[in-house]
Order: sequence, then C-alpha cells, then structure tokens
Amino acid sequence: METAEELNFYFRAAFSGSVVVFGLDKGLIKVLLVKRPKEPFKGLFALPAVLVYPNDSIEERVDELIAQVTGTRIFYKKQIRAFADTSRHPLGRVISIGYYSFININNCQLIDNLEDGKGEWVDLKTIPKLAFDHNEIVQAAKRRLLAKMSTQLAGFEMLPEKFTVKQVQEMYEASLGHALDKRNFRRKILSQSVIEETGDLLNPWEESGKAPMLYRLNRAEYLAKKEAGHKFEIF
Amino acid sequence: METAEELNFYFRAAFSGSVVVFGLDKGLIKVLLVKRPKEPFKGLFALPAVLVYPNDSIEERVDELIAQVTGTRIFYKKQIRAFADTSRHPLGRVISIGYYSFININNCQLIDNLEDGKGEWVDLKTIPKLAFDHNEIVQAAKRRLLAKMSTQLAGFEMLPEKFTVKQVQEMYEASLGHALDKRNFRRKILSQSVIEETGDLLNPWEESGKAPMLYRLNRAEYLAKKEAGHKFEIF
DNA sequence: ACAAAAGTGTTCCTATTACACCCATGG
DNA sequence: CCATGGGTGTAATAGGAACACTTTTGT
Repeated sequence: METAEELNFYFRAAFSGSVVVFGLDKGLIKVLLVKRPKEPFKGLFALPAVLVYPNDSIEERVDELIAQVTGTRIFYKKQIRAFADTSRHPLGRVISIGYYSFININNCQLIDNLEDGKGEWVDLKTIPKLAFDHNEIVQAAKRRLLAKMSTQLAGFEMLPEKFTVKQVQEMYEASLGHALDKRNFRRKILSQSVIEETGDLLNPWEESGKAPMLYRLNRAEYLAKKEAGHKFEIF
Repeated sequence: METAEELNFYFRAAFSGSVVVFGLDKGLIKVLLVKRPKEPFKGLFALPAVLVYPNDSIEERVDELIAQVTGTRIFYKKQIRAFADTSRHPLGRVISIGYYSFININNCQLIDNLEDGKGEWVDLKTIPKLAFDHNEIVQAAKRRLLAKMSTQLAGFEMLPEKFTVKQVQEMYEASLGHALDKRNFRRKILSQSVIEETGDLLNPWEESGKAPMLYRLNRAEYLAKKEAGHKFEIF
C-alpha cells in the first residue's frame, strides 16, 4: 500500500459538472449558455458548470445547477463522459464531467443568478467560442444527440405535454440536420404506438388552415418499449 | 470569484483510470482481471486501475497501465464515462474514469507485477464479484461493446493480423450473445470490402476438412468508411 | 470411403422510399 | 372563394431472413 504521503498527493484534483442543455425553439435546437461573470474567461460564453465539493454527489449538484439556471426541475439528463485534459482549467487540475440534457424551453424561467450569470438560448449551429474546453463538450453532446435521435424515440422532454406530430418531426429534423418526408415520418412514429391522440386540437391556432391534432406520450408504452431494447431508426 | 480558501477546498479529490480489457479466446469474450494485492478489497478480483497524479494525463496513464498488465502496446481504447459515486472508494473521494479496450489475447504476455498483481482472462459471462464499483463498470463496458458491435464493423484489434471470416463471425456472435447465419454474415461483411483476401490459408490447420482462407483488414478502406459515417448493423 | 469443416445462391418477405391530392378552416 | 397548412395511400425497390447442398481435405 502506498504511504500516507504518497496517497495524499493524489487528493489534489478538483472536479466539476458541465451541462449542455438542449431545447427546441421554432424548429431549431438551442443550447443554454451563460456569460461568465468572473475569471477565468470572464465575459466569454460558457456552459453552465459547477465545481463540486469532494463530499457531494455530482449528479445532485448538476441537477441543482440545471434547476438554478432554468428555473425548472423537469428535464432529462445523461452523462456524456469525463473531460480531463491536464490543461483544460487554468487554476489547477479540474476534471469536468460533461452532461447533456433535454428541457422544454417554454417551461424555463431563466434566472439572473449572481453565481452563474443569466442563461441565453443559442442556436446549436452558431455556437461561439466558449470558455475552457466547452466547445469540445458541446461537440460531444451534439454527437450524442445525433446518435440518440438516429436510433431511438427520444427528446420528448423538449416538447410540451401535448404536442403535434409536426413538432416531433421538426425536433427530429433539427437534431438530424436534414428534412424528413412528412407522410413517412407520421406513419413511422404512429406505428410505434407510443404517442396517442388527446382528442384536442392545437389552440390557439393563429395560422390559416386546419388546426392540428394534439398527441401525448404514452409513458407506460414508451418505457415498456425502451426496456425491450426497442429500435427506431432514422438517418 | 471564490476566495482562495473556498477554492482550495475543492482540490481534495483524487481520480483514477479503470479499464475493461476485452479479448477473444476460442469464441468467448474475456475480460482481464487482477487479484488485488493490497487493501482495500485485498484478494478480490478487480479491474486494472491506476490512481493518476494531478499533473498527469489520464489517457497516457491508462495506456501505460494496459501496457504494463498485458505486455503490449497494441490495442484499441475508448472512454466509457466517469464513475463518481461518493461512496465508491473507501479512502476518500476518488472518481474513476472508465475505459474499455480491445486487445489480441495472443499478443499478450501477462506480467506478474508487484503493483497490480497478475492479470487473468475471465469469461465475460462469469465475472465474479469485484472490488469497488467495478462490476458496474464492467456492465457499462458490456453495453458499449454490444452497442458498438451492433452498429459498426469493429473489434479487429481482438483478432490476429490475418484472420478467417469465421473468426470475425465468432467475435460478433460472442459480442452480441447469439448465433448468426453463416452465409448471410459472410455476404454482409465481404460486401463492405473492408476485409480482403491474403491469398493464404490458415496454417497450421489441425481440424479435418478444408483449411479456411485468411483475410486481412484493408485499413485505408476501413478508415474511409468510418469517416463517412458508415453503418454496419447486426442485431 | 467417410468424417468434418469450408464455401456458395435463391426465394420470400418486410421495411423503406418516393411521390400528389383532398380537406378543413379563417380571412 | 381562395390561400394555407393538415392529413392521407400506393407502388416500386432494396435489404434482411431463412434455408441445404457441394467441395475439399485428412484419416
């Protein structure tokens, strides 16, 4: 066994959680960024992130972080991986554990927080230069989003409780980065029987033409399919 | 900005790399385990792991670790994710970054190392109770293996330089956990033109019957296909 | 000649793709 | 009545799944 001094020397790293919060806004995938209110990288955009105390659960701290910045606790979240380059943080060895998250933008109340600054929704396609290695984390999150949406029915956390088929299609199109055939998409998603009619029409409906039907997720069916290793592929 | 004391308190975590090394042995996926030579969990099987000094690159340290235990530097390796439960290590907050790796078992010279103990190849299907949260890491690695092999041409690092189509099929069968049709598999993999005939037959050939042809990976074609987001699905 | 493993084609069926019109509503 | 978006069906094609026999070689 290592001597106490040797062992002690290992316990000098810090770690943080950083999160790429995805939301859907008018057919575009947006990412929640904050302007750093303090050094290092003061004034640059960055991902919401927290340093985590050695005794704290990182999952809990990241949940809190998301809740603090977005004003809601309703979201999906999943770890991407650890980002651990030796030089990623100027103040010492800080390993960041990256997460991505889906949230309904319209549920959010972006709070102007002294700690973190206020969040802004930025189009995923036009992310600026970010603090630390956060551009790399966003890249990894983007790949995960693509992989997830390519193979699974997912992302409903970005939609309202009741949604139209078109909204689902737009979410898929934005995630995959290209258009999909309306009839084929509709047939495919409805054939899975994980979304069901509510009986309601979208209301208010400002456009001309017919108001679309509202659907909701059948959560029981959805979970069952997920457990069964259900596949839903769109490329 | 945090005060220096506050900030200092964050820098009290340690981190390690843990690796699930996969190899293929007579049609079975095996995992490299070591018997822990020291506390904690002395005597239990565990994954090869290293604590990493705050200034060191974890990627490099994990590469070294694999080389130390297996005696070769030829392998594939990829991060799974961070394992960061507060109570995963009895001596303090130690975050472990999990990796999985593919290696050719026949290239390995398992070395009896004072630090790590000697490695043993254990059938993935009969992994015993392991130290720390290593069973969880193995589970995650197994899922990654399944996901990777289900959607990609991969794993050639587990095979010798020249291999038979049957060996590739056995690798896939072991990874996926079920048998595949010989003719369909052969057609499918050959149609990708990422493996090519060497002209040689397997030799020595102790079985009765015809000696099988040896193929090799066409690395240029393989990389090109990989870049192009090539898909190869087998479920 | 026989035992054992390698190697090879075809058929069926399901799933994906491509594609155009009618309907309902609001102004 | 017209403009706008919602909602629907069919035909062609490609890819996956199921399946059995012949060839080669060593004993």
